[in-house]
Amino acid sequence: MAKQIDDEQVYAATIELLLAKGYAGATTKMIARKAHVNEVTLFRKYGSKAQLVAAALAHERDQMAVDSVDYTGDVSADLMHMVELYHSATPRQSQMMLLIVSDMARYPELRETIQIPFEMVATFSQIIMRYQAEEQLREGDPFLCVQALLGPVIVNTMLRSADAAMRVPMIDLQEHVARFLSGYGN
Amino acid sequence: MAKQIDDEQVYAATIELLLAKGYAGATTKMIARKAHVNEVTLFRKYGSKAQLVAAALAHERDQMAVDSVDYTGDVSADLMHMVELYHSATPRQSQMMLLIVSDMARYPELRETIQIPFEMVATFSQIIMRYQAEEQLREGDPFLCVQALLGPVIVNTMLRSADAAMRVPMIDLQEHVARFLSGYGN
DNA sequence: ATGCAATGCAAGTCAACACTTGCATCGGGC
DNA sequence: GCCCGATGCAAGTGTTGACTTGCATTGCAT
Repeated sequence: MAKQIDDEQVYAATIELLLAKGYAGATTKMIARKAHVNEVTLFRKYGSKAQLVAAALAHERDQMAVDSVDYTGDVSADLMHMVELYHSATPRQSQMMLLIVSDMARYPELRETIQIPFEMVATFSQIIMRYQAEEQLREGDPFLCVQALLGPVIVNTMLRSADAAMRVPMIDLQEHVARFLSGYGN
Repeated sequence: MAKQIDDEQVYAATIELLLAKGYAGATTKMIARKAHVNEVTLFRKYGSKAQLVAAALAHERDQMAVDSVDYTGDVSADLMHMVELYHSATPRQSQMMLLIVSDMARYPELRETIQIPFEMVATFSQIIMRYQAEEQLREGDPFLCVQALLGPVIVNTMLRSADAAMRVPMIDLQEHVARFLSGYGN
């Protein structure tokens, strides 16, 4: 084996297992095996399982180009950009928020990672607020507005990943944004 | 202690701990303590942790009066009935779906419990389809329609329960249904 | 009152997991 | 070529959790 293990590989294995098995179910042994690294090395480099997971999530967040969503003046396009970022970028990113909120919140040592989805919502809220100021979107709490935009997408991802046998249809993002605008646009 | 333990009490303790700690985090010892029952008794009566959890979830589903939602001819009222059933009935019920989808799906021995939310969605779909036939709602996959209706409510519950310090505002169900109808109604 | 079945209690088994230790090895920087 | 730090490997520790066993107790039915 080469000297200096590949952090990227470790993080990827960690995230993959987290999404599949949850925090408790993703054992350090499994992560080590999937990353082709010795389990002991994980502890030597990252200290503990919690720290490893925190590092992996932070890395994932940095990969996630949330700030690539910008105000362009075209409401429809910007909203589409948001749901697409959330939904189609990579299967990993689309499940992250759910994982963090439902699982990470239970483990105090990982509490801080919960800020990731909140930061994301906050970023989107900024843009929503600008459109509200321009009266392209109706008034109302921008936080709730983001929830109305992303909620159906999140639930769709959730149900689809929960049981492949159920054949849940994939959401049509174009139509979703259009209908969102019927209710929230001006 | 009395003879014949109280199943209701055991189920209540089980659900409560599941919602708070997840499947892995809710230990049989904790459940026993909270239900004021000996841990051994749980195994004697329910066989295993998985069977206990399955029984508790089944019981919870029966409590959840999903079939109380009926077609009345008033779209707005019926949709309101759905989101209210989901959101405000009891704090437990409002988190159940998330728990089942995000946690139960990971444990093969509990796979069947995942049908609970799907059954619920199916029930709602029936009513949606009827309104679509009457052209009170626009056409489109009723499954996706239910997701658009419940998604924002679910995400709101999720974020609010994730971190109380974040002060996520509570969703206004009346307004949500109204805006949903703007996008999906006729 | 008595017997039986459900429960409580104490102790223990077994496996898995996070994490540690000691030592061998490998590979790049000097 | 040599050294040192990062890695691999084997074994082990301590804890915890699901589940078991043996026995005492309790309470309802008869």
